[in-house]
Amino acid sequence: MSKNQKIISDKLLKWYDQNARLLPWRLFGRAKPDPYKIWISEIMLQQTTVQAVIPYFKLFIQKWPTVDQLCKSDLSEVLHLWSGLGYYSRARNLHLSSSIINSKYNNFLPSTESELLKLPGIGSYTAAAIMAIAFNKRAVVVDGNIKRVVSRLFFLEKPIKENYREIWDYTNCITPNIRVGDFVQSLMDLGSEVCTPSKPRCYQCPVINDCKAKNNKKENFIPLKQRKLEKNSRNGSSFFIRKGQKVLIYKRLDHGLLASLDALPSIGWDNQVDHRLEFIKKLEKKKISSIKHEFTHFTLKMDIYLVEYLENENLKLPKDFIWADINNLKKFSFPTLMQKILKKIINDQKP
DNA sequence: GTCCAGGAAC
DNA sequence: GTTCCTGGAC
Repeated sequence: MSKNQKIISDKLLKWYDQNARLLPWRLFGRAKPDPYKIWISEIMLQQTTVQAVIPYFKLFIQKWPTVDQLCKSDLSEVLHLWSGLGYYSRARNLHLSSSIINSKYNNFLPSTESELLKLPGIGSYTAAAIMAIAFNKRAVVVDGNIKRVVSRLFFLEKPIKENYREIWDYTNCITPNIRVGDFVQSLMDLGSEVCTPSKPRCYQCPVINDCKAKNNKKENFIPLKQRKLEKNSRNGSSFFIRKGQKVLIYKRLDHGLLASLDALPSIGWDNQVDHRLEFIKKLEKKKISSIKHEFTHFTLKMDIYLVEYLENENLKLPKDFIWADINNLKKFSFPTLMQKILKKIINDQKP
């Protein structure tokens, strides 16, 4: 690390001491961070914003304060808490990892990158982040915020996705040997609060004089935008099958989209073959509404059908289908797509 | 309404 | 390279 690079990390650390965000997984003062909390937070923060994570994190820690308690939970409980947060394989991997940490590591999160990488759900970013933040061991952490900050600092004129190696090298150069956890979080907080994607607040930036993009008056154009790949759209059908105050719901397959989550019977949109849903074709149905929902790789238009179920139809329910009390749907694990559909139906039924 | 940001697994 | 979700900015 050259003298100039040390000056950058010193400025960032000084700024962090005054401006660190107060986040529930952070401890201040002399207390050492709790590796368990850092792990849970980093998994939740994958592809998910801080604001969305905070309430989920608080509930999670309240319910399972330690690895030991988490590994005794059922996956269904973890999915229920995760409901609405998205990317549900994270919950599955977290639950799986807790058992491994319990049996193989005596409930202590491993503290080397190579051991962390063996845990399901932990990739190169998360392993480095845990090393730095939980254990204050030197690691090069490159998350979404840091990619942007570093691209601007060093005026890297390439789209982020095509430039991982160069960004990693520059991040490595400015990463100090001491206070690594604070340094990493200073970059994250700077990216979140000051060096924002649009309208960066350069006047608040502690390293404005070191920023080559700013010096070139290009801070609003770095990192370069890459052309967006076009999203296709899909059409599906969801069925609100009602029997008095009950509605028919089921648990989705344990793989693929929205795996193991609860749902209204829905067909024609997820490229899955689920023979349990074949009975739907025979039902007499009426289209009552539709909604739109965005996934990463497609836009979904979901038509909503109402089926008034007659007792004498005597439907034999497939596995993992149940009649749920319409007034007590909270206990199920619905993804946001289903919450949106249910809300729409319930609102439409009000006069 | 549409776009965009945010990592891991396969 | 493709599949996994959501909330907030625009």
